[in-house]
Amino acid sequence: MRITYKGDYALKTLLDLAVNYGSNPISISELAKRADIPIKFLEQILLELKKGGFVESRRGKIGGYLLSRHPAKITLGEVIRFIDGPIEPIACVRDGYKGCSDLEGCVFKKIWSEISECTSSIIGRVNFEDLAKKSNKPKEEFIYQI
Amino acid sequence: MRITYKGDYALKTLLDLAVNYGSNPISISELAKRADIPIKFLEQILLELKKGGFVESRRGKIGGYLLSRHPAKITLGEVIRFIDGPIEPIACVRDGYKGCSDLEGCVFKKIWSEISECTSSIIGRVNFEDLAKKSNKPKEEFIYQI
DNA sequence: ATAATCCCTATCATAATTGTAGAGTATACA
DNA sequence: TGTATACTCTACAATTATGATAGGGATTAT
Repeated sequence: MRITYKGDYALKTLLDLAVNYGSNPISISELAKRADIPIKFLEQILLELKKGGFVESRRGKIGGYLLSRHPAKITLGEVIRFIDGPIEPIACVRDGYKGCSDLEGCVFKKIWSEISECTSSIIGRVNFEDLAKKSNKPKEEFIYQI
Repeated sequence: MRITYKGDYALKTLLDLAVNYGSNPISISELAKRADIPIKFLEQILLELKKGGFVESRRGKIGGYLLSRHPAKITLGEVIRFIDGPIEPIACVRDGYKGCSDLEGCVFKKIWSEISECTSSIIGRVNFEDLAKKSNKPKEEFIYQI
C-alpha cells in the first residue's frame, strides 16, 4: 500500500470534517488553508469524495462540505481504497487476478496475502470518530460566521 | 509497500538461485527463460543485485550468476527494500523525515507506523532457504552440461 | 444584482516504471 | 589464437501515475 499526497489530503480533510461534524459546512478554501493543501487540488479530491459517498456539499454563499455519514460509519480503509486504490502490494493477490500461471504454488503469494490481511485489518478497524477523538485539532468555533 | 515488476523479477530470480544453491552459475538467459522475464531487463536487475551484494557473477563461457551468501542469510525484506525502496506506506514515517509540522500529534502517523512494523516483521522473518524449501520448483539437473 | 461558493473539464510538468538497444569486456575451449 | 558465449555498462524510449494549475460555468444567501 502506498498513500499518495491525494490520499493524505483526503484523509486530513475528512478528519477536519469529522472533528467538526454536526456544525455548518466548511468551504474548500477553509479546509485547504487549515491543512495546507493546494486549493484547486483539494477541489478535485472533494468532488471525488462526494462521488464516493463520503461527503456532501452545499452550493452558493455559506456553502461548503460536510460528512455525509456519522464519522463512526466511515473507516480509514474505505477511504484509502477509494482514493488510492487496492492496498495489496502486488496485483497477483488482488481479487480476480488471472495473469500468473503459478498462483497455486507461488511461495511469494502467501506472503503478499499475509501482508494484505494485516494491513487490511489495521485500516479496517479505525473509523473517523476514533480519529477525531484522538486528534488534537480543536473544533472550530465559527466566530466569523453569523 | 508496492512490489514492482522489477522487485517481483528480482525475488523470483533469487529464488531460482536459492533452489540451485551450490551448483554451477546460471546464465541470465536461462534465468530469464525459466521465470519468463525480458532478458535485457533482468540483466540490469542482476547488475543491481550484484551491487547490493546479493549475487556474484562469473564471466565468459559457462559464466552466469550465483548467490553470494547462503540462502538462509538473505531475507525477503532486505531484497525488497534494496530493489523497491522503503516499505513504509508514506514518507512521514520513514527515518529522518522532517517535512511535516505535526509529527507528534498526527493521528494517522501512528497507524502508518503500525502497518510498517507489521509488514517489516513479515518480510523480515522469511529467508530464501525457507522459500526454496517450500518452492515446488525442481532443482535443475544440468543434464546439458559437461 | 452580486459576491461567494461549488462544479467540471482540460492541460501540464515531472518522475517512475518497464522495458530496448548496442557496443564493450572477459573467459573457456578447440 | 580465434571464436562463441557469457557478463558489463550506458543511453534512451514509451507509457503511466502523480501532483498539481487554469478557467469558465452553475448555484445560492443576502
